[in-house]
Amino acid sequence: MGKLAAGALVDALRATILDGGLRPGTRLDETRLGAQFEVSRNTLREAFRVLAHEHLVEHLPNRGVFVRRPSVREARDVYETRRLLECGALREAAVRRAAWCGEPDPDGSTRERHLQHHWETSVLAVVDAAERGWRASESGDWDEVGSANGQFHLALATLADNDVILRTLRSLVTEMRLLFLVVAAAREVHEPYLEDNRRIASLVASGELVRAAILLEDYLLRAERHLVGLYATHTLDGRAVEPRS
Amino acid sequence: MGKLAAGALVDALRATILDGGLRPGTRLDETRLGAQFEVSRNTLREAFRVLAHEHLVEHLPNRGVFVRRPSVREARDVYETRRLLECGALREAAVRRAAWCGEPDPDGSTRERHLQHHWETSVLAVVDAAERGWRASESGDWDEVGSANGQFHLALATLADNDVILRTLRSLVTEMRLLFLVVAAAREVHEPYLEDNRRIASLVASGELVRAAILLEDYLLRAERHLVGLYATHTLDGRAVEPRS
DNA sequence: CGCCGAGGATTGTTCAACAAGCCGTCACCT
DNA sequence: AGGTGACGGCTTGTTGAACAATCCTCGGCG
Repeated sequence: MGKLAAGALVDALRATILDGGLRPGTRLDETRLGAQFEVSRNTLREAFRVLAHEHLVEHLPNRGVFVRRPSVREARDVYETRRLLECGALREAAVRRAAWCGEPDPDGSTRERHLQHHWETSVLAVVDAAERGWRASESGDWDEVGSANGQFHLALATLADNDVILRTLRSLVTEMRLLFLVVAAAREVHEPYLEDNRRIASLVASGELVRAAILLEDYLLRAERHLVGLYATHTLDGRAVEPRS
Repeated sequence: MGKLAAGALVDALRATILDGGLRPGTRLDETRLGAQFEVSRNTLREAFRVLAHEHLVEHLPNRGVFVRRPSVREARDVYETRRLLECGALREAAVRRAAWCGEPDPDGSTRERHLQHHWETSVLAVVDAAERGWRASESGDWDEVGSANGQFHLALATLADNDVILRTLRSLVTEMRLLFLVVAAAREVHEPYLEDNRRIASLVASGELVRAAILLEDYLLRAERHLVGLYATHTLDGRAVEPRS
């Protein structure tokens, strides 16, 4: 193990869960997982606390921690929240950009340079994520498509230069991967939106942030309905249908 | 101690921090705090993990955990995020309410009754929090005003009936209390907005959610500028000025 | 058929120990 | 004097064992 076992353990467990190695509903046995990851029960418990706070895992007192199985309700709530944050981020980015793009940059202060640089790298990240997702879909790598899609939305949020929005959205995006896991149809979930991602990216690249925001809002509304529909197929009244472990 | 020491410990530590018992910048010594709260070093570390995830505390590897000292940047980011979430929540509540208020409620399904009940209790909570803050200000209890203000904004978010928005906002509201702590001028921070709270509450009570959202947006923009200004008074270039412990 | 209790298994928490990393100190060298 | 580097103490990071408390299962009993 690299140093700092606890932190690394959190990453390892999160990755295992999101890769399907620990399916929703599974109980995370302290002694068994401790042996598997070669850490003590105590450090394992520390990791559980943060995963629980990330809502990847649910802690039932005296019963253990379980991989969470989000309800349709939660799917809806996550999409609605993303819509507020992502579209809001784009609009905030728009007004902020207008504010310092209007000024003729008199002496090019270091702050100005910093903003300029941040903007350029962010736009690049947006375009890059959209392209990566597109290419991955052509080679049929739907895991990579999912990952690129997450990066894409985080890159959009980065435009607003707001760390709180970013970290909140990061948490929501990883929670989304849990949602996709219970629906288990990566292709169907991502394919319809690859086109939208590219259009949004090109709007962002040409500085038309408000139009990007409008398109994104519609996009997220469609995606929400889509996923909720899939949930109806694979689940029963909000509770995922899966055999007990 | 009541059962489940770890969970209770988190609450106790959070309360201690927000009451000023552990000032921003303080290092949380594991053995000392362990003795003080009569818990082992291990459970203390579990509590640290969740406080760190709540951004009340900062964990520097091999150096310890410290009560966080938010920067102006973070103050700005938190306000911006609140603006997106709270105003968005009001607007979502508006469309959702319009959707099922338009329907003449044919058979009064149990779902309808549930929504109706949720709406009424939420509105009550909004009005109540606004009134409680107002009364507390008359008796000069500025701690209570701060608490009531937090409740008020959480109650607003409750209107949208979205758990994700609610829990996100809850986290932001407690982080705000950290911000107020470093500025340490509860009266100046809260007094100008008591009036706004009441007006927003009455708009909500009469169902004019969109107008409430507009007023709230302006409110939060003013509050943001206000707090950022206070920060300039008490701090230097984004870093709080305080003697090392 | 359902209630109930014993027993086993798992979690919750503590303690003592040790490795590893940070920090202040102080002697030493230029 | 001032920089520098090794030393040693203190704190964190992690472990393993131990024990109490709680839950679940399973079998017996009414």
